[in-house]
Amino acid sequence: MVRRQPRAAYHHGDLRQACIAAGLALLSKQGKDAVSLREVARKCRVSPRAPYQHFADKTEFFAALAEEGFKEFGAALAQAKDGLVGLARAYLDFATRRPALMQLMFGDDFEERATRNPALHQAALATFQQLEEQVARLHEGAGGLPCRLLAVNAWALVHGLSELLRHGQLAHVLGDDANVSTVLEVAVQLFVPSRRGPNKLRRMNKA
Amino acid sequence: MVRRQPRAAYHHGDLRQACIAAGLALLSKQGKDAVSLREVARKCRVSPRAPYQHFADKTEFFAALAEEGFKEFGAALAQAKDGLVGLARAYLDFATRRPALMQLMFGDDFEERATRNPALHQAALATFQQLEEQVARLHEGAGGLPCRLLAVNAWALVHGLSELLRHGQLAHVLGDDANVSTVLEVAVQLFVPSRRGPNKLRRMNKA
DNA sequence: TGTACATCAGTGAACGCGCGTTCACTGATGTAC
DNA sequence: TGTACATCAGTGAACGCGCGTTCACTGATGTAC
Repeated sequence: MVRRQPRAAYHHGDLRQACIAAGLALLSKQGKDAVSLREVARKCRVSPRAPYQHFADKTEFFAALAEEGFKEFGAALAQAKDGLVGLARAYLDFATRRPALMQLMFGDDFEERATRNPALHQAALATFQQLEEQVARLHEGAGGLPCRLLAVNAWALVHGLSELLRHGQLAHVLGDDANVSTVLEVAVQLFVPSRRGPNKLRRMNKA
Repeated sequence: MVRRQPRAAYHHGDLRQACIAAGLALLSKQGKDAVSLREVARKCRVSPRAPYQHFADKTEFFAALAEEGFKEFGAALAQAKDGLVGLARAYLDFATRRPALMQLMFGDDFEERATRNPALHQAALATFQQLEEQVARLHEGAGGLPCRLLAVNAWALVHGLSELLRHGQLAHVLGDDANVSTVLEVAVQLFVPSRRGPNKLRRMNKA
């Protein structure tokens, strides 16, 4: 007889998900280098061999973590409101809350993983498209600079900001008054098609 | 009698520099994880114990690599011409040529290292100040947005660009026609205080 | 100038560690008849 | 309904590896007198 549903796991419950959860937790608490299949197995109270039932090797496990990361990231961005600022804020927020995960997602092996895993490819594109959409909205009927190029710049800006923030370089340069909100306000101004009209920040600057 | 000059090394010549050179080479060719003190010793044709004569431990060695990296980075930026575009180009160029070094310099342990090593602290500040200067020049007498905040944004933009470039995400999103020069031209436009006058890119866009 | 001594950059074997991965296996679950 | 069999998620010991680091040492260089 054909199985009606994905078979319930026999012993553990769902070791695959448990491994991923344990991996994400390790990543958050102790960083990428602390994530080993052995440690993951330990956290799941399972023998060192067990995870290999679900992941061919460590690379495949890391790919699974990255994929899960992109899912959560996508969800976080999708919930963002208030247009470009909101999106940027959500991006920075995620990067601040899950630095090591961000490193894994956008880090060294992205290219290799993305070419092998269509889900990752898609996730990265989706992230970008959300940004492009918001940038396009700002430029509705304004006929300014090419939208796609602007979106790339917006992405680079918010991504760079999150990296500099994550490693403490921003704080280093701005001193104690590093105020991300203010930086972001300026950033968004850059992408407004015309900066002619009066606005809060110019007034701030004159004062 | 007091020594007149730093004593010439006895056996090797200058093992400390040799280690640093070997470390940088390993970093370039095989990435951060391939850099071990043992491998460095091997490359220098020296026993595994030898590097410990010059570096207390691996952390100290990595700090030395990062410091050397910032020296070269600073020199590369200092040679840049053509204002903001040139500076950005030099930044991206360095990041493209020395990706793993960049990762070490701006990566995970920057904060810890910078608080312990004033040279690193200084180097990071100097990088930023060059950017701030160029941004200020663009805004000479224009009284636009606050200069320091603009410079932070410029830094984030170029840094983010270099990261996305380095990991292949830009190519991923832009497809084969990923043209960094074009992206940079747009980027610089963003920082020009008034975008009213006609310029090449707007014409490009209309065509 | 010669000799005893101090310094110090190096040697090479060894330690203990955690890792990725594999081997041969067990025991619970599901299936065919 | 019962029984023989197949499947498959797990066990736990073991393999070989490269690593950071330490130990006790050697031999070249420089210094004091």
